[in-house]
Amino acid sequence: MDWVLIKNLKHHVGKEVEIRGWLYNQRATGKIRFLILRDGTGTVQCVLVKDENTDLFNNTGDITQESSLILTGTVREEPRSPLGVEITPLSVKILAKAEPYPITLKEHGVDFLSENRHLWIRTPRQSAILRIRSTVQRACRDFFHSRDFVLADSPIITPAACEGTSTLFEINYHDEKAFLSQSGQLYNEATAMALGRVYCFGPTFRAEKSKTRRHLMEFWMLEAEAAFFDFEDNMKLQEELVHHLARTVLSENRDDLKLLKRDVEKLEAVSLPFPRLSYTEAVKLLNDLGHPFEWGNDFGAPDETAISDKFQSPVFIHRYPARIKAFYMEPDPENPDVILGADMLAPEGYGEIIGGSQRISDPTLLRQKIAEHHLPLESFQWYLDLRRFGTVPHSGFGLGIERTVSWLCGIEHVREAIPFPRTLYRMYP
RNA sequence: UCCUCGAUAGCUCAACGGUAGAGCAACCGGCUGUUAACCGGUAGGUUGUAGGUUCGAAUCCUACUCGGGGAGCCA
Repeated sequence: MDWVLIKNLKHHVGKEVEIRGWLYNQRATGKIRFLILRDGTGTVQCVLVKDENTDLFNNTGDITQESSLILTGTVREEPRSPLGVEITPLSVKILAKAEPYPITLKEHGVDFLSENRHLWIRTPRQSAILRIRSTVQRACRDFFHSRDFVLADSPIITPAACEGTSTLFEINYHDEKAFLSQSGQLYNEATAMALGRVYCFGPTFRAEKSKTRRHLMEFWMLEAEAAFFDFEDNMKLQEELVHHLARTVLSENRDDLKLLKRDVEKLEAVSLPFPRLSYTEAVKLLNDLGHPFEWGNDFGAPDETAISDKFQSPVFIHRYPARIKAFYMEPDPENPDVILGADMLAPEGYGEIIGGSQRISDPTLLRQKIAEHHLPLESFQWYLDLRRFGTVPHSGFGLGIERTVSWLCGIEHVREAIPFPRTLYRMYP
């Protein structure tokens, strides 16, 4: 007998199959018992009628929620089922009866669910989000491989801050100070000079005491860097990537989006090219919207939401004032007060999902910018070497995975977009 | 770091200065199509911690602990 995943049951109508999983819930009416099983790919209802199989009916009444079991049965078409099929069981083997399960099908609070994250992820909603995250991560890799980018991982333990100002997690590296990486970008620039087009994909760490629905202490970032890409090439690459992610999730995770009650029309409305607004135009837009904002300041979350609300697709804000952005960003030759960089804001108030720029390729200018930002020159010797040995124009960006997944799923908080979130005041479990 | 809200049964909440209660979960019973099933019953409490006010505190005050939302900063 074939072991079949629940998501594939509809291809086995009329056949006897084996399902391995856990009891999600059961309901009984005296002479009919409904066992709802889950196996990680979905849930299916198994219907036991007392008069048809009395022994099995009597032996399944005390199976508790989340008990593990192997069930065999016949797949039957059933229009009343959301899945389209139901199972008429032939046998049930209980592997382990679960103790009373803390997470019931009723409502729970955030604190309780977070404390039980290891069990919370078993619920259909959380499983759907994690499946979509998996699709997003795979689609990122597929996208870059189809465009001749090489995966080149950046280190997680680093000797100094990449960008200077952020608060980093400090670790003891054999009695030497070291830090958890807050960005793989500088290393990406090195591998891009070796391999041409590269990306890295891993966790990054920020020790800032941020406590909002958009922040995690540990989050995953996809960072790409390409030699000979200018600022425009860079934005085109970014919008095609994000468009590809939305399309892929729409085609591969329809059921999950439905389970999450995501308004898929909003994702279907995402189209190329994405709108582009200069920082100066964005400032004007905010003021026109009755949202006073002074040129030279950085946008806060409410500002970003006000801007992104005007568009159906993610929107680029480019040419920010140089002094509110990182030291390595290339000044605009037409106006050195602004840089050739852009942030991408997701629709519906999900905020910044990408930050990118063309990088300074001139060694003298880079040295000057490092000094202006009061960064220790000695830490950047290897980085300056990249400009000494055959420097070329190059550009890159970083995409925050949890914010992207949150947007695609339409969920409230990034903590649900990663299996085990690390938030300001919680790292258990 | 700052602002703000919260902590009562395993869970979600009520009681707002006068005998701590409900729904769900657990346990017992009933019900032939349930979708967080439903109906009846049983059991379940040092009201986050410490102190104070009061004849009397879950309730008012102070401090602390833990957590939620947000700002700043960022992805």
